[in-house]
Amino acid sequence: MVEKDLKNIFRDFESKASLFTDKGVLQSAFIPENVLHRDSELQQVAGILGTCLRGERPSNLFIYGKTGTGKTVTTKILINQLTRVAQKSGRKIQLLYLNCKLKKIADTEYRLIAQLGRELGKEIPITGLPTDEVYKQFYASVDAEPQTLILVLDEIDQLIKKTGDGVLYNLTRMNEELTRARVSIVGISNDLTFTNNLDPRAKSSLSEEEVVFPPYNAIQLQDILRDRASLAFKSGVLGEGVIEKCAAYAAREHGDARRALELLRVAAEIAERNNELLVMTSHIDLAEKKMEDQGVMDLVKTQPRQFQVSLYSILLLSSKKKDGVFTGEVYELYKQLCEKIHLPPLTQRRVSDIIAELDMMGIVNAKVLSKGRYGRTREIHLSIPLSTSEKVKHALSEYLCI
DNA sequence: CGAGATTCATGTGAAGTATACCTTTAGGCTTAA
DNA sequence: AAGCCTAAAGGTATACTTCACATGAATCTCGTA
Repeated sequence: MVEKDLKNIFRDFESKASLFTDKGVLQSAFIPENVLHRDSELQQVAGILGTCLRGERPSNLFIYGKTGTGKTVTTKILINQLTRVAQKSGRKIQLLYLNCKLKKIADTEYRLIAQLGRELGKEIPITGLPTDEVYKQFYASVDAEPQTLILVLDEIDQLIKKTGDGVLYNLTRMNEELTRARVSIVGISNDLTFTNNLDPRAKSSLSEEEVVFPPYNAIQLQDILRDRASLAFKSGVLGEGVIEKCAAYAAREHGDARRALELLRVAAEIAERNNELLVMTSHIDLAEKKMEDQGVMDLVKTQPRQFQVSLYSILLLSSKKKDGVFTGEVYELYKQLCEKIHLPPLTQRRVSDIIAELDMMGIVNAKVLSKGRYGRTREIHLSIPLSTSEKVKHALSEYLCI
């Protein structure tokens, strides 16, 4: 019986008709031929970056826009186009794209430069080298041949917030060191106010040009979804109102197209798994739920144990207390938990920083609050839905063996 | 009653420490002439 | 003598600790009406 089941376990996959023709079209790595509803932004960016075809260094560019407003896609499409045109004229243009938010990859000055160097094919160790040495190596590989390098730094505000603006200053000065190659920097941020507290020199050279990407509205999202869906799905598998509902959900959250596409994909995957031939609006509800949980869960899972224990104590406390928990309480519980699972506890100083980082990640919302005679503390609220936090709590308690 | 001093619980900055990793260098061993 | 390998020395980044000082409104204190 068991053996028979095993034999057939994959048979269903084979025989089951897939709803997709090309799932990749809905994944975030996919770069389409063109972007919809971004004509004016496309023109602006093209005008700025296009100057490298005349052999000039393109101005540094600063792009503002929330996640999923097409910043990355637009730049990537343009770069692809540029490289194609440039090849004909014999110039070399190279694009480096890096998301500065990625933990352990690009969240410090050293790691950012090291990662950039690695993308250019250098072997750079994770630690041990002086930072200027890493810079030197990076410069050397950029300057190895005449080329224009376009450096796209996504979510650059996160990096600067953490490590200061020295990186920007160094990067913007890079051109003075280079003889053959040229570099221009494209900074992407979703915080409009971010450049305000920047070193004036770095600020002026970074934002030589600025382009703002506004969020998509629901109608535009529908167009995008339809466009992609026609490539991704077999015809007729999308039920009535599915596109509209996806768009509406995403529009509610600052018009995030990436999210809308993912929502559609996950919904279809759910339908497929249930052996249904039609994607229905009900699947979207399920998908939204799943994505919400999954996103937070993935984030939490990749954190160090100390973060997880800190978060777990916050979750425990805030399920008992509705109106915010304080650092002191969290730390007390945290210490107990550490003892229970034989983990050497960190100091309160460090836990305080960890709470600040959880805040940055958007899992909690912690604001400093002075309670007069009763001191000063952070008031911590969860910024994830209750159902999700319950699931995270459950998963953590199992994972940490508490 | 109100202005200024006090107080509490923790935020926050700076400096120090442990760890993991890097390059350089000196010493020892092998090898070929 | 030249070449190669190894281990120690000296250096760095990162995560964390230790130390010390900063914060800021509720509460207290004391002078005044």
